[in-house]
Amino acid sequence: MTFRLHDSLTRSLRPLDPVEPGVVRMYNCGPTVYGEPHVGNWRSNVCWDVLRRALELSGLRVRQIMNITDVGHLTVDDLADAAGEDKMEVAAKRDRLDAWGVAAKYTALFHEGRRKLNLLDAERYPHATAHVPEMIAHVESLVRSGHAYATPAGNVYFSVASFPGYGKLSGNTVEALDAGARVEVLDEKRAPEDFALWKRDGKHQMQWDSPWGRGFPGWHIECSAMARKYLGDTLDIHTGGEDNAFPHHECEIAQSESLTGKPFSRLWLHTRFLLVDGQKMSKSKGTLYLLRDVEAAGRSMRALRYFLLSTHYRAPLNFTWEALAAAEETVKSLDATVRRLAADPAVADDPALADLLARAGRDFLAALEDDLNVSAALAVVHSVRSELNRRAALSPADFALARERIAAFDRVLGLGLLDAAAPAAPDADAEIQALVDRRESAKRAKDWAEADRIRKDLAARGVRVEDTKQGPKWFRG
RNA sequence: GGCGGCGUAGCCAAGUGGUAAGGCAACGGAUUGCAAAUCCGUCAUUCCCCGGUUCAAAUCCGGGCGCCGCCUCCA
Repeated sequence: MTFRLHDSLTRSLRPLDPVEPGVVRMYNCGPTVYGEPHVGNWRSNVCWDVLRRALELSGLRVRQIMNITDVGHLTVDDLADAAGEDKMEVAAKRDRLDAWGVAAKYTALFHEGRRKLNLLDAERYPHATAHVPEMIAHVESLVRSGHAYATPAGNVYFSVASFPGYGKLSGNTVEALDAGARVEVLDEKRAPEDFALWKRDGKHQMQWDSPWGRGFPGWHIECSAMARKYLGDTLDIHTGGEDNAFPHHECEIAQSESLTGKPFSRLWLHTRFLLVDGQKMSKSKGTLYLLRDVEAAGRSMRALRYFLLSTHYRAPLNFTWEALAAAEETVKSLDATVRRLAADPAVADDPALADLLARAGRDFLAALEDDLNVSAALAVVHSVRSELNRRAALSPADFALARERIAAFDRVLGLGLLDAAAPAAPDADAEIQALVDRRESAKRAKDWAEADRIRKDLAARGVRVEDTKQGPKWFRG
């Protein structure tokens, strides 16, 4: 079976048909590093991470590039006005960070969050500021071919009229935009819908020399230039949030296809926004949650990851603390199953189980290959969980098969199921083990009060003890 | 005003013409010194509302209501 994905451009389910067989070139529109990423940003990052992992499980090699937008959009004025707005910007001002320092700070925070949520490393994270020469070359070429024009003021605009396909992605054709009539009118532009490729602005902190004088690149051009540099003229998959479709991706298509004459990307994928309590996330309502808010609420990053990946990427996902708590319980129950998996040489092989595991592997992959139907894939995972729970112990061969199956699931889910669930070895912590042993003695003496007191003591140290037929097992968390 | 999407149990969420997956929570039973975990069972005659098409609709069509996104730098 081939991988099918919903393409925003054709608004239909399309088979993934890579330019180079077996290799998927995926470009993810990455973070703008002027603010700390919120759970909504992480939702789309997790979606694309799951996609990348699913493609790999499907046997494809993925060349994933994610840009870091660290140029533009921050003027001296913005920085000066930041007081009372965003705490991080206030901090930036206090620390006397300039635009470069702010970008460095939030880039680091982005990568830190990525590790917390167990997102795989992309092949590269190109920074826009490191690719200005490529952007200038791209713009120069567009000017030469008549797709762009420079104004006396030193700005360069893309001439939308020169690209008939404008609007094919978002539906915002020139006529539709005219009808909406909310386009900013600038006298120096030939047409109101023309967009900036290069801008001159004396107040901008980040500036570079160019054939049009000192200035900075327009927002859209970085993705066109960097995607082309690292992945070639035609991408297999280009992703972004639903808000990126217009103007960002629409403009990228115009710039890139005008230059190369080739389709910019074979598939366009967009994630729906995450809502909070059924409403748009809002800073003023206090619903713009960051990873540390989730941590402060006592929720694990694994639960957050499970929650964020459990809903289809093209459906709105409603964040509630109740739903996150449910995700936490679900992850715990998966851990419990892995923890109680046991091999017993006295148990005979169970051919039915082997069949079931093999079928589950196929069904899991088939669900993901069907436009990343994670919900259906998770249903398969839970059916395996339930089958394993029903069996007390497995033959060594079945035990190995079960672990293998779970490992394969986890290659996509990224929850660290096999690691997180492992009970601590008896000698992992002598002090804890001594307490566990003392509790056992108390239990044998039927001194339940003492046994419970020790359990409470252990709980205070973040250790849980479970009594099982194989004796007490303890673990953290 | 223009363009697009969504509305399934207490909560999260699959299913897009053939008679409602899965998870969480809840409830009853088993097991347990107590827990935890686990097992068995229960939990939507019905898919926002009203019409229509069809042998058959959560799924298609029309109309409402509600929510969400984009319309030049927000994932």
